[in-house]
Amino acid sequence: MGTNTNGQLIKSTKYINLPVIEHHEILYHHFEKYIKLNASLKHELTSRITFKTFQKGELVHDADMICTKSYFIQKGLLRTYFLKDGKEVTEYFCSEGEWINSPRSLMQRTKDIYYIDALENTDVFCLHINDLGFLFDNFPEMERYARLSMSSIFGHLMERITSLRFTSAKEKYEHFYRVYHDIYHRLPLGMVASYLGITQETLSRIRAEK
Amino acid sequence: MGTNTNGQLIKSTKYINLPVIEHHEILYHHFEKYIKLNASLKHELTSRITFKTFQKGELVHDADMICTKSYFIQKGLLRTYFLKDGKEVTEYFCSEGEWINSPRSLMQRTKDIYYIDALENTDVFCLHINDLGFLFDNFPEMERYARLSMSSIFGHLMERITSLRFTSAKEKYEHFYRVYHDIYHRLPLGMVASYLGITQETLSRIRAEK
DNA sequence: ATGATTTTTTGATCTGGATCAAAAGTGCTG
DNA sequence: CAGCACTTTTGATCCAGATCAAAAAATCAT
Repeated sequence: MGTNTNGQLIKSTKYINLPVIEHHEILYHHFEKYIKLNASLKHELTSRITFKTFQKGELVHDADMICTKSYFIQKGLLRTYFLKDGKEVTEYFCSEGEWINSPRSLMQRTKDIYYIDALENTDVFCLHINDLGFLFDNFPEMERYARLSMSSIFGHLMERITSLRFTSAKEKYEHFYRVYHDIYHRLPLGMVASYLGITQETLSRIRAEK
Repeated sequence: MGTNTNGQLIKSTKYINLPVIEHHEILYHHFEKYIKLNASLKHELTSRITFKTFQKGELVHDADMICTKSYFIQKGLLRTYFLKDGKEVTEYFCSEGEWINSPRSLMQRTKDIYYIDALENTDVFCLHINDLGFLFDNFPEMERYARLSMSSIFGHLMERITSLRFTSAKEKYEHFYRVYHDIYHRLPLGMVASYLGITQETLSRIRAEK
């Protein structure tokens, strides 16, 4: 995305139906679930955010690198996974309107075990850790945003822990199907199985008896 | 703790060797792992915090109530649990230098499923949700503190999720023993078992083969 | 399309840990 | 210090789900 020498918007095929002003709305809307965005913060946010598109199958973040960017999904589906005995284990899925990154790697500026890849062609907003730091340092409401959005994720993690400890494979599947109903049909079975901590054979059999 | 009819502090044996000024140090120290505490924040914090002692076995928070306080443990051991099929399932343990509360109940001012009880006689600092709100509203560094301390807990939750999905009962036990080495010997076996999502019979057998 | 990969399903077997039951410790309380 | 309640251990059995193997179906590249 960019402007030509006359300052006019260049219409690339990707964005032809999404002029910039509307483009950012999904991001603003996300923040406004937690805080008010004043003009100044909006401006800093907008000017520091870049766009990127990943092709299906493309690696978004490599565990061999320190993660320096957080990605907000505008459209598409990304996944965090790690390797165990040479096999991919899905940690979580992220779709429209959610941030994804390798949390510890991003915040501590160290390497971590997580890879991120694209399960679909995906358009994201990128925010570099340095810019994120700038926003935290200069906009206290960004700190609040982070606190509030994190606590809502907390609830999900605690539910997941309970689910892993005390439910049968079938209940795990049913819970997943209910909670992630909108993205379920976009996910390969094997990835769902490893997310749930069961084998894909078991998941296939559970699904068959319906 | 309380005052007599002359308004003087009654010295209970509990606090005789811990003058108030030193008393707060553990709390300050905790905050200073994440932020700098200026005099003003220190003052507001100190003046809003109250003390409380729970006897072993006492209920600290009842799931039938909305949780209005967050407890910082100065000495002792508390536990969060919930009921499943009439039996207590341990969610987590908290010891010296940690905050405990019923997160969703506290933040959303709704009821939640979690109880908190005392596994030992425990001294805590209490902070009421209204005071916490005041601190968040008036000290941006408190928002930062919350963001940073939460992200460190995040890491633990993610590790726990991985551990629940892919490790044998024996590995779960060994991991727990390693990570919670300092409190392990203070915990009844049955509670550890339910924390790990295994039966106490299995945990007992694992422990026996050492 | 068409052959090659990858993903999913189906089948047969095996096992870690649950469940049920009871004995042995441990520790309060009067 | 005896009696009662709670916790931990030990034993026997059972089953949900893992593992191993291979066929069937879906997806992809040429």
